[in-house]
Amino acid sequence: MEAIDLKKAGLKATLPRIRILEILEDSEEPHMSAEDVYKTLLEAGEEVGLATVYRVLTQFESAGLVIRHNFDSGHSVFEIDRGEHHDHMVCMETGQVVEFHNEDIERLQKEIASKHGFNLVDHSLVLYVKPKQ
Amino acid sequence: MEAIDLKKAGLKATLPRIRILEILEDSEEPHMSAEDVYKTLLEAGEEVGLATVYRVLTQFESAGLVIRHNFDSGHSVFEIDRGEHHDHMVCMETGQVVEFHNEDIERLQKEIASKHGFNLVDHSLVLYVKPKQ
DNA sequence: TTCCTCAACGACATTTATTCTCATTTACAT
DNA sequence: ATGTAAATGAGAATAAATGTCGTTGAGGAA
Repeated sequence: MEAIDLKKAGLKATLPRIRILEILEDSEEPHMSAEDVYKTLLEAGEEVGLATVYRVLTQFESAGLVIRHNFDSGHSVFEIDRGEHHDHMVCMETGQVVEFHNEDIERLQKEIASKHGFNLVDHSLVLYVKPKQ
Repeated sequence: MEAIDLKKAGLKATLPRIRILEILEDSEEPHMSAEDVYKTLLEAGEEVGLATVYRVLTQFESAGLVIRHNFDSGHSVFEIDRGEHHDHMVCMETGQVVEFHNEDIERLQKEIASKHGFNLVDHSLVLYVKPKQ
């Protein structure tokens, strides 16, 4: 139930927030831009302002409900955080996005940060690929 | 000599291009935004338009002279391509940027792409870190 | 060297993504 | 039910980047 998630996250359960969370949860495409969410709201006949969509998505990010990705498309996309960390592989020909997880890479990253006197807080790894042959 | 590099890269050796290349080569900070380059030009008393800076940087990217990075600052930064590939570690407290290279990670990336039926063309890896303690 | 031509340029308008402002509305604790 | 602070909607404002267009200049031809 969405309301519970919002309360738990320390956010008032307002209508825009509930709807936006539903949209992100139900979306086929796991990565949605603010515009995508806004259009989906309009199509559903909801009266929500674009500024609110941006505000809510940023709040969701702060609350750890969604993850913001800055691929190199010039705008941010958001993805529900289901707790399973993964990285992304983007096909440069089809646009297809594949999610993957590799424990060795994760470990190496921590080691490298540590070797330089830092603790790893977060990371962003995107592979740009093309189909074989 | 800059003119030679530009000619080799198939670009006319115009004054704005020569100056911008010099600025990128001489910069303390290896990552400069278009605005940074523009300001540096102004300070040096050069009459170059901002649009030209953007155009030239994009051309340099196409010609393989510079690499464009989209960290999550909301704008692109550019770095001279000296041929030595490396990834980046950004300190979330000081903004310090450390470059690193790890052959194991490079190899694992290729393996992962291959496992999914792709060839790795490029990748972007940024570690977000904080000082230990 | 001088001339010609097309690519490159400068100025500025425009677009795109996002944030800000502020008057109004709403969630929800009392 | 009601008060209050937080959230919202509308639209203005900002920032990054690109487009337009008349002018300039690099560099090959004469």
